[in-house]
Amino acid sequence: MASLPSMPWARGDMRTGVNTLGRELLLRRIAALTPLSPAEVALILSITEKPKLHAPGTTICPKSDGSPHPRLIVSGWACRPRILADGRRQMLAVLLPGDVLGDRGDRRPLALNPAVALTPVRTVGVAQLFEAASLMEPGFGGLADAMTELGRLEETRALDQIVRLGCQNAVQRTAHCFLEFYSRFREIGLTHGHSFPMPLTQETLGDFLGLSLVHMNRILTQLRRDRLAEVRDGAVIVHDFARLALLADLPDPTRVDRPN
Amino acid sequence: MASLPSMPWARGDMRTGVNTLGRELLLRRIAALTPLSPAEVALILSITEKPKLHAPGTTICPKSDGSPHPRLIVSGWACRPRILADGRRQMLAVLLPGDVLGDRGDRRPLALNPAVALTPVRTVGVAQLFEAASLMEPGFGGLADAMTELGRLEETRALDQIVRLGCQNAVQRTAHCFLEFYSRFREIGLTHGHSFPMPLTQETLGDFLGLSLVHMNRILTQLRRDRLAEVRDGAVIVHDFARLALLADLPDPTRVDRPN
DNA sequence: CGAATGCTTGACTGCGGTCAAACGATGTGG
DNA sequence: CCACATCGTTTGACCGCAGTCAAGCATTCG
Repeated sequence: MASLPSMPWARGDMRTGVNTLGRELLLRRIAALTPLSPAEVALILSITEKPKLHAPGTTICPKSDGSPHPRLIVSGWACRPRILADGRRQMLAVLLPGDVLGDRGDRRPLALNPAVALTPVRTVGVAQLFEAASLMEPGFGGLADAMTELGRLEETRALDQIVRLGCQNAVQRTAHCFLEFYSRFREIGLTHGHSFPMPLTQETLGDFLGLSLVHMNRILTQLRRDRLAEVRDGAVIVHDFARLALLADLPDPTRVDRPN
Repeated sequence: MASLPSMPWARGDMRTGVNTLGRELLLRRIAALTPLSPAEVALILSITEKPKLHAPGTTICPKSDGSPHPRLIVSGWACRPRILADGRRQMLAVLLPGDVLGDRGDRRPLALNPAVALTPVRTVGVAQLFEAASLMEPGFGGLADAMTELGRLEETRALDQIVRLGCQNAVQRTAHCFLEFYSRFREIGLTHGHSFPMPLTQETLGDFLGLSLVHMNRILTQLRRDRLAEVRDGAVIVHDFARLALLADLPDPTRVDRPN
């Protein structure tokens, strides 16, 4: 395995997904969802706001009431936590660069849920994009589609989370989670070979996957031992996509009957 | 414990939530969400379509593509299943009378998920309501609000399901599930005292709560032994709401910090 | 009557939680 | 520079919740 010097990206960019050019990240994300008109591209590139920095543990996107305008995560990781009475925590979702937070005017429960920074997080306001999209002006249809599609994607991931937690064991959950993260980072061009950033502690990852810290560690150890994937220097290296996917094996959403 | 003769409702109406007056059920449900104008009430009462009957196991609301117009469940239970490769099943949601299925024009992933009848289910089309709501005509604002609110409620329940599956044990899940069902039936006036319909087999209930048939049975036995709740004659009788709620204890969604 | 369905119980096993200790890396102050 | 604290990871020991296998029972239905 290559050590740090040969993987310079594992230090800066990779560790927290820092990308100072938030506009380009957003452009890549949206363009992957839907074709954009020149006017839309220009609008996205016109965002010059200096990103706001959120410290780990702070709430990015506050309450259900007069919550702030939608914001784009430019760098860093966030989550939507639920805290139980006994202090345990279960995350509904993990938010990565390119994800959009805040009410989109439709007051979806998931979007209204507080988002909390897990690492240092940088965000920029993208209210302009929503305004342009909501005006239904010609030439901005792709943008409108993309904005609503971003919300749908988060909902889709929440549904996957239900299945993961409901009927997958620890190894399957972890495998599926890693593959999900990989493809999400791939969409925004932040993978490097078979690697993607992983700044979360094992305890935090366990809070997402519904596993205790100790068991999370055992699973990661096992995945490494079996040469499926490993966490190293703030990044996950996937050694065997095929076997990992075989393990994860989330069901076809359209399937309705059991195999006799 | 009263036996059957003293609980006649447990036989017909109760068992599957049958209510031949779907309009009134819908009216009650929507009116509980938002105030309605006389015009809206009239529109709802003008639905005279004969309910369509869906046999258990059949798909009510087909695929992501040209799916049918939105339909209201008038009676019976349905679910949104995910089938795993090994034949196991995890439900994303359980759908009860008063719930609306089908795409509402916004292509939400949850609403696009197939819905399958668990008992005999009766539904009526409610496309007219959505048309009236989408026209933004004055006097129909409450209806529009209510229709979108129904979708939000389903999303909220999906989020609760994540927490249930992620970090509650079998007893807690069951307790919380029963309380959820009770309050949902209460909204549509289908509770009777401390009781609500429960036509599901223990295996099916287990598929919702991520529990095996055998363990589901043990939990129900335990709840009955502890005089918290019991399933009897196709209905759940809640003996002790307070203790059940104490057990269930889902977290405050707005809470973000752990206790100290 | 037998077959099918759903509920119940026992025995066993194993996944995953809890407690505890130790280790390495990093950081801080004396 | 070292002592010490902190944080995250790692490992062992133990145990309990929940899954699996299996059998038995009640009810309904053909």
